Amino acid sequence: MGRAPCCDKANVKKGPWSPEEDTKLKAYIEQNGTGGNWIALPQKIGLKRCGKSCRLRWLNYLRPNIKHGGFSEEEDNIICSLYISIGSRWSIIAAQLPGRTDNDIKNYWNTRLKKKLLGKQRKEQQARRAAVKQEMKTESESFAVPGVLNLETPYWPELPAVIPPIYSSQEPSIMDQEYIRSLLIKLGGRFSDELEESNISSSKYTLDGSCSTRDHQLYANSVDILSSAATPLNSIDSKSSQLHNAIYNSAESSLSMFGGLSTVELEELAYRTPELEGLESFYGMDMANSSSAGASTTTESTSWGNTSSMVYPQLTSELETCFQSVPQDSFFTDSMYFGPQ
DNA sequence: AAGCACGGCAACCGCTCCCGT
DNA sequence: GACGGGAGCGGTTGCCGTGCT
Repeated sequence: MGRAPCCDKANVKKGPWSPEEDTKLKAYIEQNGTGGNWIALPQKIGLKRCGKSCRLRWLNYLRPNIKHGGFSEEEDNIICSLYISIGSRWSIIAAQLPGRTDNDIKNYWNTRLKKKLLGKQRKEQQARRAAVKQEMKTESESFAVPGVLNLETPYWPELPAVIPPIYSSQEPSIMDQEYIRSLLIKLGGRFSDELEESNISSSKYTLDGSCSTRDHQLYANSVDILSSAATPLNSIDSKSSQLHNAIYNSAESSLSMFGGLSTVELEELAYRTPELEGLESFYGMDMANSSSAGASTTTESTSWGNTSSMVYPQLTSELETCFQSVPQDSFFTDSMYFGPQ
């Protein structure tokens, strides 16, 4: 049985809003507020609109202090950083950019930033392929083994034992542990003093009971879990290794953070090495280089930055499942690595 | 000048989550 | 605990403006 529609579709106007409708809605909300009931609002003010449509119009257009267009370089960086870290959680990203709406950011990402990112990757990929081809040509002249490597065939790079970070600890990043921490606090989370006092982990936090949104809880979980995932392999016990397995098994699905890309774009991604080439354009060459180094062996993982930079909600949910099966305290030991070196 | 293709953006749709009963 | 309704979110669609042929 399907659920009842939120409004009478037949008697509801769709499409662009007229200035009169805007004026009515704006005047009413400024005077009376939304009343906590968007569904009833259009009837109160005599608008033939769906309540959801009114809400959207208000939030994305009529609300005071809304900025449209003209995204700055800094805003670009924030959007990219957060997207790479948390995926398409536009409302969360928008919360970090005053005056910006989730819809605006979503549109901006889809129309500009995604292409900007891919364009850079494309250029670098071509340069790399040319270099590799040249190298192979040189080598084949002295030692030719037919059929060993076909440069025309895309390959999926072998996944590392654990996922490398894309951030360097050398300069502050929006996704530094401290940043996430402050972000969560700002969003309503609270770091647990008791846990800090009990020396379980300096980075372990909980959200207080009044925090009710799913995102707060999700980030509470994901930061916990992924902070744990940054633990050096040589310092974790067998239970914790389940977590690393979960990360490994989810690495492929984490590529879905590029969901919405065309087949061609995905094919290009297939050529990419795990360190997310091209991102140096946002984070600087040093960061990209350091992540490559981190990917070289698992035992070198102690130098990694923040693994949460590779998170995607799908991954998070799988990690949560894993997390539930393991006593939490086992993840929060003094030997853990959290954040900058 | 007309037709076409493409990009940007506002708005809609459908789903999930939260909360009250 | 189950259920239903509303809010919020992310993905998608479709219109409109602009640039190219």
